[in-house]
Amino acid sequence: MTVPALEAERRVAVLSDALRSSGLRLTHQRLEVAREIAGDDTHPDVESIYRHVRERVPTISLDTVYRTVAVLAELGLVGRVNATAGATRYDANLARHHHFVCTRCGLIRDIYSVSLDSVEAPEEASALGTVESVRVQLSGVCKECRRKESDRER
Amino acid sequence: MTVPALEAERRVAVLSDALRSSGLRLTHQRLEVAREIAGDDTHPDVESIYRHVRERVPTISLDTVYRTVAVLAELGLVGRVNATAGATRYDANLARHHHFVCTRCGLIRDIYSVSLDSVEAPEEASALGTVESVRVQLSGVCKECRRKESDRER
DNA sequence: GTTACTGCAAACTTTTTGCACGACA
DNA sequence: TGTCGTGCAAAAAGTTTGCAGTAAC
Repeated sequence: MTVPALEAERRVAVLSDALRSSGLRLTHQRLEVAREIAGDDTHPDVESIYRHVRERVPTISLDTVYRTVAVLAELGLVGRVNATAGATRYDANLARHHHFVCTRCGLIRDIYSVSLDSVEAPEEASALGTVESVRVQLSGVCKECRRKESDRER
Repeated sequence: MTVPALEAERRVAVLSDALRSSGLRLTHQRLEVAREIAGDDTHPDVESIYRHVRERVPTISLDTVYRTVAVLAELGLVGRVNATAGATRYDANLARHHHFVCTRCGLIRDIYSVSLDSVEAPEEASALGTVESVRVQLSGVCKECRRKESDRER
């Protein structure tokens, strides 16, 4: 699945500018990794980015791709699809509910909300397949992490 | 973080009944893993479940915990928090959007929807921390997987 | 010319698998 | 008693890190 060329170029420009203005070097490898992520809307993993970029830059290594996506994610230029990093986490709560996820420490808390429960799948989604569950994920920074951060600033 | 005892017991009963009625054996290990997940609302990973269960069943092995959560997830008795299994996936689309995720093949497609964009964080979430993003995750089975499934049934 | 970045290799973490023994139904 | 599940060990998959050479600024 590919992103329209114009939109992909726009995204690459955003990524390049951001790297430069952060004082980071705009290397051949970083540019090609950025180009790959920007032009692929299947939400690829590192392995897939690596395979595609290698067709254009045969000497690139897998760990450079890992480091590059880490840099881009750090700058907020690309998102990670999963709620949290690390190991898979499990949930025995089968009642309808939603999640608050702290992007710093990985805390997940269940949210019960009548208004969130009433969210319905739009046409666009039903066109892709059968929607079996609708879950709202609220991401942010929990109070504990916020407190630790302001402590550190002093 | 612990689940109220009564609710935890209810969940254990549901899990035990489901195992039995699926013709699976209700072993000591499975019961204790079920008990642990049911009583813990922090959405633990396998390592954490293992550590806690081992206090009660010192001989249990880590791979039994892996196999048990896989069985419970297969039966739909516990949920996996992450959108998809396997490697971390990246997204260069910084515009506000939502996701349709196929639980069979891991397909992720972006969903643009004005009505989903208007979903707001409830009080309950703001009480836990600063909410920075609200994303709706629609899970289900994509058309392709549905088709493959009905082919197989014939 | 510096310094940050890359590629290589090795380590580490998370998860899966094959096999023989033991326990549930 | 037969079969499914467990524990052990080893391997596979995914990710991170130290180091020496290379390229960006």
